[in-house]
Amino acid sequence: MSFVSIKSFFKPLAALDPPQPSASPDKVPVMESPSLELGASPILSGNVCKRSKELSADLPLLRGRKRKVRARLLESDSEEDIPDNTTDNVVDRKLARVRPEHKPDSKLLEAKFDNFRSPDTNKSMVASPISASVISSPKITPGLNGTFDKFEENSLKRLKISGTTVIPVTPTSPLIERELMDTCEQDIAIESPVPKTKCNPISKNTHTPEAKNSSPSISHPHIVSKSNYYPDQRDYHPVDSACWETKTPIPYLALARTFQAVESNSSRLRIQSILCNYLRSVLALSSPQELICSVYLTLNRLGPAWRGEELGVGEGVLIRALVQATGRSQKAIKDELYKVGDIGLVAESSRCTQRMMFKPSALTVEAVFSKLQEIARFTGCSSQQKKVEKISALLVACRDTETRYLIRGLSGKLRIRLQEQTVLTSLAHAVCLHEMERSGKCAKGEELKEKMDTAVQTLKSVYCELPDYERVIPALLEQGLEALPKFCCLTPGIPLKPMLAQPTKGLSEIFKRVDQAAISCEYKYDGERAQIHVIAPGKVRIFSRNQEDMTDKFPDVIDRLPRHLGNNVASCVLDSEVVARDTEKNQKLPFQVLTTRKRKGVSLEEIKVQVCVYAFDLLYLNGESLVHESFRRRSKIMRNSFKPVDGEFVFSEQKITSCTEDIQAFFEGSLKDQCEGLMIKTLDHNATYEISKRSFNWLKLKKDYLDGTGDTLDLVVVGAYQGTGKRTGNYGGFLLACYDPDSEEYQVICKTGTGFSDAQLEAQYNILKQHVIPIPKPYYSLGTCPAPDVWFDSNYVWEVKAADFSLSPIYPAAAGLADRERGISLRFPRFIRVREDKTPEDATTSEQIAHMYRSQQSVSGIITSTTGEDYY
DNA sequence: GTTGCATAATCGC
DNA sequence: GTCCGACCTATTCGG
DNA sequence: CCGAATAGGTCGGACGCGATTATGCAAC
Repeated sequence: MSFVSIKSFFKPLAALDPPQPSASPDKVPVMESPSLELGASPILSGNVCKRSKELSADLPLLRGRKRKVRARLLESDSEEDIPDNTTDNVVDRKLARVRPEHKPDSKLLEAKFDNFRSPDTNKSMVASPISASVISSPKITPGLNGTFDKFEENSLKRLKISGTTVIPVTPTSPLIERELMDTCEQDIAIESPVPKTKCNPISKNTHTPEAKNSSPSISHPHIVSKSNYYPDQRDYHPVDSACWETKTPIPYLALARTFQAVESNSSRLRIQSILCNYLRSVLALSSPQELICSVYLTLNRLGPAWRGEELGVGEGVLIRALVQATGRSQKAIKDELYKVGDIGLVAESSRCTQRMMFKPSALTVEAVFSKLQEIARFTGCSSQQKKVEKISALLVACRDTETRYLIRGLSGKLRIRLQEQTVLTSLAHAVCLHEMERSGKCAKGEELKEKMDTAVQTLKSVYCELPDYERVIPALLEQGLEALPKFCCLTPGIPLKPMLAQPTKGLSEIFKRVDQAAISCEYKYDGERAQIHVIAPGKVRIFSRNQEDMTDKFPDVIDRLPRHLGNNVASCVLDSEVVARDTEKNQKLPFQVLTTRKRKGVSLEEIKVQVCVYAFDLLYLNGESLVHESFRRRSKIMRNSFKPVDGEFVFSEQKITSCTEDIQAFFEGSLKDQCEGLMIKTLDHNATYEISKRSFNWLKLKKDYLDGTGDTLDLVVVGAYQGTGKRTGNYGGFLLACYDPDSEEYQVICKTGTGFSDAQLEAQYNILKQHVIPIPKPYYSLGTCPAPDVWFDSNYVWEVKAADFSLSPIYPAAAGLADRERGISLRFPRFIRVREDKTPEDATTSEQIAHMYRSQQSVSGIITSTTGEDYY
């Protein structure tokens, strides 16, 4: 067993980096050797790396079975005897029981699995410049890996047998993936009856080459078009294909493998089907609780938002945990993070060297989820250290991809293109198929598609009204899909998903979109969304746009709410906007004032910032859900059921018209009244509050959306931040400055990270990297903004658009001009274009910015104090 | 042991 | 919050 | 009439400012 230093370990990784013409070779940071404990496992043996190279060179020439055997031969010298293990036997038995005649050659299976780990330098992985499979040497930590290898073996045996071909169900490497794409039509194939009508749309792809090639022994007379693709009941067996047994805990590795398969696919339909297959196995083999855990882990959540559980874990904590678990230096980890742009991948590439007294047992889905909740529960003194310890222990227990997804989850983003909509679809599909399997009534073809589509619709609409998996999933399992809406529906006290609005560029676009339908225009207030639930008289809760419980933030609103309820209102759910308000001057205050309100432990007396509620929709009244009613009706009922009080609780300003001039005037009126613009809603057509049908059903019109209007600034690029995730290798954000001719300084005003296309981003990287300077120029005024990763000489001017100006505690731009201390920054800054015609000295000046800020305030005559303490 | 400050994490837009 | 890009679906266009 | 091109919608993931809150740390 040879020991290698981290240095030699990383060399091959550097070689694997996607070619970046811009990056100079010396950019690759040299990793310092960590103080590896004597006796700790070697990270990765040198010969594995070498073999990897050989493999990648050879593999493109080899195909199919031949390649697998070759790979197996190449790997063979590292084979070790796998100790007997019951799980292993179980899987063997399962395979034998299921299809004895097709029991695959075990050597071939292993070869297959070896291929799982084969690096592929020819095809860049979607989100991981460093192929994780290179890093995961099979036998790395002999002291720890016993049971884990069993998981791997089990995963390996999740093989699908179609005729004579053996295909891993879960593609985990690009190689396998590519091969799968060659054969995936077998996945896509669904046996269906001969189309009844000739114009049946599903007959479209009948003549794909794959269909022709498919073996006649596999009876797929009919290939359904990709758009009708659903997991094939025949190809995936929820029980037999799963890598765990019924009534045994789901190994976290099974979920991690699913994530990996999802990550390496780009097609939404395939992603859906991969997750669906996993969920089908969970449905068939495991408990409802494990299904809930799986869903939460997939969505990377701890529970429903209104419970307010937070991980309280960020990059800092994660890095410390990595240091502790791996023995690498903080600097080495940060350097790698800078280069790789994903802390999950960094963790995966860092082997844990921490020694454990006992072998950590295999991670299960439930265990991982409950550990996350434990981490969230640590509070108070030295809680961070406890979190670090806990994460570190988890890290030690992780194997290969488990590390990646666990750490990504802890960092807040799983980044596998899998979010609520996709999960709901997969869950609906899985339950639908599960129900059909249980009842023995297997629909096919069109009928199947229809059933699946209704299932998705049902689940999505139920979930939008009751976004709580802990209620929906048990009901789903007990009552079935069809009956679900009866048991899970809008319930006061539980926030529902809010209707959102799509930005529009002007009236012409609005008319085009609503297409003759009658519309209502309302002011768009600049405050905070508040979903007010009156559960029973005197029992009120308020939720935010993201279903967070904001009840404690608005005791004043709750206190006076009874006065606004109509006599016959016993319970209701109101949709509204809370806006800060100057009670003396009787006018609205900017959003920035609203945010200064305390969030927790607010008592009525100490409230400094008063608010007014602008109600605009009613979703529930006295036991009846109104979400299926038209907006016209909802709005009318609302306006009849509440008693507005000026400055405390009013209805949103509304105008029902389709006249361009009227709308124009109304829009301008909204701006004069310190609103952001207009909300446009259809009154009758598509006018229900059904988020599942379309969550962006309303339209919004703001000044800054309009081309050629809104505040535009020309700013100098003075620095940039390394991009993360899909921006890895480019700059992800830029630091911008305005010019102050008086002091001849460039004063930093904001960052910007949106508005450019991928191509522009790359182009700017290539241009700007030539202007990097080691330290900022002395005439850059920086305030306390976060230091960029690179500084630039002041050469380029960009046009940037913003919605608003704000007084900034960290940016120095125009400091002293609008506020004695604070500078000015931009709200919602976005890149518009490069101003090649402008020199840095032509950039927008501090005085101009101060003027813009003042005119924004003076629209309403708001006078800002210069103390920075009070706003009014 | 308190207190004040800096930093990180969340969440509003 | 803004914005972009990939993917899907439905519709239109052109041979 | 059918396949190709196009348009529009959905979904996910980059990134913005600034507020509170919680925690860690150093000074008193």
